[in-house]
Amino acid sequence: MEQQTQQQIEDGGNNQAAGSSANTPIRLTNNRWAPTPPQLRILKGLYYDKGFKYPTPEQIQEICLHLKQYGQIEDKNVFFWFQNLKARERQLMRPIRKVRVGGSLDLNFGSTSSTDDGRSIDLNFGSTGPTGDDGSIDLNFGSPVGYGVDGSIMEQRGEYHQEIETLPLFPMHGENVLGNPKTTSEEGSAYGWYSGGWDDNNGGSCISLELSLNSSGAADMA
Amino acid sequence: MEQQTQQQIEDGGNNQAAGSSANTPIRLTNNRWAPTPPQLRILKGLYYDKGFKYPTPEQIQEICLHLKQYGQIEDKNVFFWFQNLKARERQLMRPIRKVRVGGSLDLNFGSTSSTDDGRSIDLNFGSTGPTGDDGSIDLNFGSPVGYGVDGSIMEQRGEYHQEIETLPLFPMHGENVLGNPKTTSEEGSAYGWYSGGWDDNNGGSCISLELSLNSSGAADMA
DNA sequence: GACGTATGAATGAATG
DNA sequence: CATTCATTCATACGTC
Repeated sequence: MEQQTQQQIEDGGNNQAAGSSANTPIRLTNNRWAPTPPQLRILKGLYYDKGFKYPTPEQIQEICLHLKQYGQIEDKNVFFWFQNLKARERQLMRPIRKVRVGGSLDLNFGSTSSTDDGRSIDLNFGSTGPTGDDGSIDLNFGSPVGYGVDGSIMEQRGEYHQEIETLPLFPMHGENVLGNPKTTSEEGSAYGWYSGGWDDNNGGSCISLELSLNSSGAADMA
Repeated sequence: MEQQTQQQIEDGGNNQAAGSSANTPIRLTNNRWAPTPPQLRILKGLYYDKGFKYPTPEQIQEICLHLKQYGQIEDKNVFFWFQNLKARERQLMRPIRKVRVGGSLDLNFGSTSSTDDGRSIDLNFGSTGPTGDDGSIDLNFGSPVGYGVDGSIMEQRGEYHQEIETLPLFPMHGENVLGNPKTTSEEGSAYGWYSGGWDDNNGGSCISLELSLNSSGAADMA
């Protein structure tokens, strides 16, 4: 959809300390802190190398103080950084969920072989069965099994479950209007979220810092 | 972790698992995942038709699992897909950007103070500097090059004497982030600290000056 | 081929 | 500590 005119290609690294002298007008989009390479290195070092995952407020302050040498940074940045890293790391590795394939969603559709833009397509779901049970997602839309991308159409329709109440299409900025069963205290629970980590990389002292172009860079192009 | 120079390869190379009959290539460039028509249909169906916008990790897994029939896909893809769709839609109907600029913001750049914050502590990661710990956290790792505050790679490995000084980017919450005795209280209690401290909320100085963007004007005004 | 747009991916910032 | 929001980066692609 609409994406805000993104401003790219600023400089090789980043720019936040900024205000140096007569440049880096500090884009307003720069409200968000971003660790400078050195800062990142230090943080990672602490986290991975030292296993500093639970820094105390004092330590956070100290770290922050030290990190200030490399750019503007506040305590909260450090705090959040650790929080996020921890959270993501944990939530990243946690696919230990029993794949209850039996009786879950059922993807039974495959029409509209045309473009896929807009919802104006024949999204006439609920053809074969509005389902409306409880349990899992139900992707039961109308349309017969048209073509299988690869022929494997696995019509594994079994029982449809649904629990998604009639949640509004647009939850506005208010809040999650729906009381979605997120906190369904199920055994095992252990939510596994996704975020960072699929990429990331080594932790420790080996940071893949690339010192690409030095002066008039722009060595690559499309 | 900036994704600036780390666009990784999510799945490792393979992108289409099965689809290879009539229409697979959505974005065959094995870089980032791209939903195959069937996948997209299903996802959209869930999102628009069912209003399924807040899938739980489990549901994501299920969806992903089923979507695999139509092509390579990972949990994170589903996760991101939903996240993005939600975000974009929200962003769409939220141009309520009040451009209120009332307020004489005074960016007092060029403050001075210099060594005010830079305690010239040796954070030399891997630098030659032994960084004599003064009872602080040991941030000694190993790092090749050094970076300038602005991120520019400055091979000053060994020592970097900078006095970047906080240098506020804009009149944001200039409260108790500096040498304030905020944590004078107990520490290590709970992680509930940090709440409302950096919440800014300028009582009315919602500076959103979005005019100093590339307007060919000396943006520094130091 | 540059440019604009659409969208996947990443992560900082919050909130509960 | 779990989950979500918001913003931005990066890139594929269509278009001029």
